[in-house]
Amino acid sequence: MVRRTRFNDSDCPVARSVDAIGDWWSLLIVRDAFDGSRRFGEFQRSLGVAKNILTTRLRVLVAGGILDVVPASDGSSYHEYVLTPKGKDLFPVIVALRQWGEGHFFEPDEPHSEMIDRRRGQPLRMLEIRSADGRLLDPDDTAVNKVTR
Amino acid sequence: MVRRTRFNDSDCPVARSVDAIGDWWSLLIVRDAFDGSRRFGEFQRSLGVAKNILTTRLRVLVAGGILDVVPASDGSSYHEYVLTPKGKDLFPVIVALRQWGEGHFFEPDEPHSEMIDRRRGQPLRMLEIRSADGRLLDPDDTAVNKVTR
DNA sequence: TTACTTTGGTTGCAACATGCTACCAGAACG
DNA sequence: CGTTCTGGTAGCATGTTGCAACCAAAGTAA
Repeated sequence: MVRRTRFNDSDCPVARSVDAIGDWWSLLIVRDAFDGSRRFGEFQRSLGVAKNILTTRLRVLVAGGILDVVPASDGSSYHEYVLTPKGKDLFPVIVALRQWGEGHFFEPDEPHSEMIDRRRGQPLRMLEIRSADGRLLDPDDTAVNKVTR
Repeated sequence: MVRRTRFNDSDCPVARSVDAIGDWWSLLIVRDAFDGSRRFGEFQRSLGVAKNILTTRLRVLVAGGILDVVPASDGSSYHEYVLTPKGKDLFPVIVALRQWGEGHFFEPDEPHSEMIDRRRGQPLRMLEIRSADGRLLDPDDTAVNKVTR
């Protein structure tokens, strides 16, 4: 099971996020959900994960409000796992990980799956970090306000 | 140690990214590095992680080209861990996780650390996913081209 | 309606990773 | 110099993962 958030870190949103999805499989399950997987077996075949592990991960994601269990869309009496709004809000996280991976783990000519804009069939624009008034920022232009207790 | 990438997933950039940083501590170490932590002891106190765990995580991150070991900036003979360019490219991932956490794990009035724009002291703009030609996209506007082998 | 397959699990066990505590060497510090 | 600080190792208990075997309910074809 995923670890509990540590006390001295609980006021950092990154820590709470990592607590919810910070293990190997959870993020890949969410990625697959964005790619259209809905059924237990789809996730299992796509990921190659052991079934007991998948069972517990799906349960954690459902308990965490990231996936929802709904009746199967094909009319059978099985059920399916779909992203909740909270789960869909992970989209920028997945895109960020995808772009980082594309940039650093593949040779320029190496084939890899890629995310495209449906309308034009083009790859997405790189993510940009901007200030409230629209300036492009890099890490050095930012700071973290630590909460004092 | 972090798990090896599975064969049936190795062509997905998300999988390779998760393989590199997809465990509890690695991402929090990177976050701390963005926040200015450089020394072993700083990371340890900030995270509350056992020293042997921190040792192996730092080694994995250095081996993965995300952190670099450099001589200490204070002239002592100790050394420090700093983000490489590859590590700095994780900035959007951290920001995405931070924004997701802020939006879903805190009450509106609950205090938490926040990332601000140094120049104006304002929180950052929310990340936006855009097509190559600049249209705002949501998950349903995108698709993933799977590589066929 | 009966036999077979698919789906979505559960269970038990072995191996591995994690975390705690104690210890330790070299550098800094007074 | 003697003490403290820093950055680790080592050993051991516990927790988590992964594999393989098993299983029941639902679907399917005759």
